Amino acid sequence: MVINRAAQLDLVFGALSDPTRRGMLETLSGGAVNIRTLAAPFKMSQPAISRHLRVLEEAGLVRRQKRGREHHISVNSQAAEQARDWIAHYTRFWKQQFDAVEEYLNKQEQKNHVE
Amino acid sequence: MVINRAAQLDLVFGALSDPTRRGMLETLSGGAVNIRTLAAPFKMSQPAISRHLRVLEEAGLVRRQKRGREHHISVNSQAAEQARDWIAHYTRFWKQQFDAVEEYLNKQEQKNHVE
DNA sequence: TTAATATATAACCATATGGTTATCAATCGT
DNA sequence: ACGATTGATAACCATATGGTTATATATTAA
Repeated sequence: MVINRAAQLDLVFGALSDPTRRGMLETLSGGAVNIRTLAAPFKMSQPAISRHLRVLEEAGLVRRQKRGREHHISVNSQAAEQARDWIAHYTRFWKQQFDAVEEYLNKQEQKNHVE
Repeated sequence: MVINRAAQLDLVFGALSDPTRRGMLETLSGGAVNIRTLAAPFKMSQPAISRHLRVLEEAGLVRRQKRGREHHISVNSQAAEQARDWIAHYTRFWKQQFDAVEEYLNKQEQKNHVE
């Protein structure tokens, strides 16, 4: 492993920020497929698909096995779990903060009504 | 609400793909702060900070209250939860697929040893 | 062996992103 | 009233991103 944890998160979140790539991952929920199957739902050139796939691969979200002339793509859940865990970790604190601010704002609201 | 769920996820994941912005969100775990406090850990110009903040805001990850000349920034946990839930939903399936592929590969490995 | 298929790469283009410096606007403290 | 402080905006630059078409490579099928 060359790149650090933060850089890995950059790649994973970056990969997830595109709807085509999220669509591909959704397709992969059903199991490993070849690339032309992955490409089917999108009206976009084959090279474009190829590059989206590379982004997913570089983020560690999928892996590829060449099987003859076809490439079988499968999902690597670990990279996604890392991203999920980053969010989940902070969500605990954020939710507290969020609720505190909500409460504060509600109080302000009430004050305004009284004034 | 104008933009759809997918576009919202684009923005949220995109916002999370930058280490400066993730750093800001980490700071916000401790509670609402003004912008210069958020900026402090980063050696980067004030306009750069201002724009990172706008990205977080447009993704719905933070909200802003002007309090005199200072802007108080607080986290909005809901946007992040949506992203976490998207990952979590698919992670269930991905993990299954991942484990299935692992098992398959291990079997192949054994076969190769026997041959 | 030759044509078709599956996929990658190269070259290009337009737009987005992330940074800078310079400047503006609003508010606060004296 | 005025200078300092907080923050946004404008203009600019370099690089990244997401798409295209054309072409190359490897494998399979006829």
